[in-house]
Amino acid sequence: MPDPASPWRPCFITTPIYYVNDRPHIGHAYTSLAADVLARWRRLEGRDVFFLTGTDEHGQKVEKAAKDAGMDPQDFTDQVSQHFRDLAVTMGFSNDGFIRTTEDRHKRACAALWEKLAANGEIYLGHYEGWYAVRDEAFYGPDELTERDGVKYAPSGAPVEWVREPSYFFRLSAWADRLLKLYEDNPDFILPASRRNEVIAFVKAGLGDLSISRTSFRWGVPVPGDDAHVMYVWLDALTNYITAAGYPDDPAAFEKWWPADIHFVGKDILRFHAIYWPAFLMAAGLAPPKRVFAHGWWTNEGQKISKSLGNVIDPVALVDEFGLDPIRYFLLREVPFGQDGDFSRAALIARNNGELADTLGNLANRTLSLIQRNCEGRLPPPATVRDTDQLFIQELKVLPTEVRVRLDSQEFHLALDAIMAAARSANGYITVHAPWALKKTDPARMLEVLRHLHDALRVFATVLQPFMPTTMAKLLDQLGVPEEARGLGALSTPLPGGLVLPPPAPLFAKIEAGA
RNA sequence: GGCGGCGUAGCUCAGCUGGUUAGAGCACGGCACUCAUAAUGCCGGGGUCAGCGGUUCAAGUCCGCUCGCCGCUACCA
Repeated sequence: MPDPASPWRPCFITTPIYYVNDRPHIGHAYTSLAADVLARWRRLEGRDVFFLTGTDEHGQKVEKAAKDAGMDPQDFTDQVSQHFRDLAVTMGFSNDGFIRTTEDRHKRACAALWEKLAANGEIYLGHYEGWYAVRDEAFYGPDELTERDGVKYAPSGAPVEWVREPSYFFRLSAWADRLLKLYEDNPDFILPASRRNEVIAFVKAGLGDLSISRTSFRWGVPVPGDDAHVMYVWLDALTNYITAAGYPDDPAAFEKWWPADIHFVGKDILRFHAIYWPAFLMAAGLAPPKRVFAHGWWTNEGQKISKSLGNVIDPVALVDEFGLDPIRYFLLREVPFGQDGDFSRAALIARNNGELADTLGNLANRTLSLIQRNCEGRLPPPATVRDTDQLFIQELKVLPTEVRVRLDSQEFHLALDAIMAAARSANGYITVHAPWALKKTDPARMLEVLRHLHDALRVFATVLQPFMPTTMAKLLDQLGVPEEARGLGALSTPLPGGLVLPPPAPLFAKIEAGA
């Protein structure tokens, strides 16, 4: 059993499972990217990480889409879920698992959870009723309807009728107080704090019971003991997290990974993760996750993104045009994580050119070129810290801690901000100490200055690995840092002097404006 | 309608429990440097801290109101 206090305890990080009816877009890439960076950081810390993503493959829409395509639903989902596995490869995600809700293990987990809830008296059979549009095969809330000539219409224009079908319900209404206590006892359970307040307000307003089954379609997990029903969306979808953790087949794995350390979600599905999910779990006698983080949405050049506007951002196209690491950097750098943000070419180019190429890339290039030319390409030995080095060295020393603190609270933008600030300091340091001038006046001091700069670059490259794995691997290669010395713990062990360094090459290309 | 948040330099934003000349990045101007991806560094201009009125020895920083944004939520037939 893992010691919950140990800094080396296992760490379970998840993305939502993505609905296969959708094509992967920037939103999917963004959520998973955040999870990926945190997962990679935890591995750098030495933690045992389980980073999970996957696809949600049940429901009426999928059933219908498969039918329209003339395909068996399973064949259909096999095909479309592949898009999301492809996205993970394109974006360089390091997920350890990919779960699909159509897998047998997941159906077993859903059934087990259901039975547990039923045994605990948390489920009862009732009726689900509402305004239903046959044409859309969907229910609508009363506020969405318009009425003409005594007939009510859905926003789609389809006429609706009052439909009543049997449905199982989860006694969510009984959990409001315990949910509020959960939020109170765990102030960081829902982040960012503004979202937490919204959820609390919602729960305080009162919760109704939750319909958790349907008889109107078949493409779902059958309800144990009542084949007329399949489980309805959230009970099926949310359960994926414990399925992947080993519930119920592998108690040892489940013990190891559950509760999840963090669920990354978009703000649109926060309510389900912060209210339904912990309620389901507590009702089944299982621990709720430790944290749910809801991030914001992107606009495109100031415009709301929508399919009808045709301005959906395709992450694959972005990576093709600008390269993977600049995109990864930009997405987490440009906008405070948790808030909405705008994606614009101008902003992307400014970040890439100003920060990656000019500040960081050029710093590496000038430093390594100086070592290459003036030290016969060999790393100077660990250097004495002079009075005039103190400030700079101190900033470097605290940087990994600063980054850790920021990442512990998912403030990716502030982590990157701290790193860029240090890189700017390094540029100041090199200019002030002018090793190119010391070459003639004080060669020994030149070696010290260059060594301090090399140490700085090593810190930057190490802590930036989760954000830009490919490029930082290149930088670490250029710095001569061996594979096994690239973790955070290795930073306390100086590289030996005399190490032969390969000739430097630019890390980041500038992006031409215009285009 | 209710609850919550926001409105600070041209732009994007920091400014914890109120306390010396309000900060950063970008943009702009000048200077320096030349190791480097025509990169870098330094200095500088620029803000009635949305408005009005209060509390206080002292308020972007607290209170009230007004205007303008945004989020969540509820809907008034």
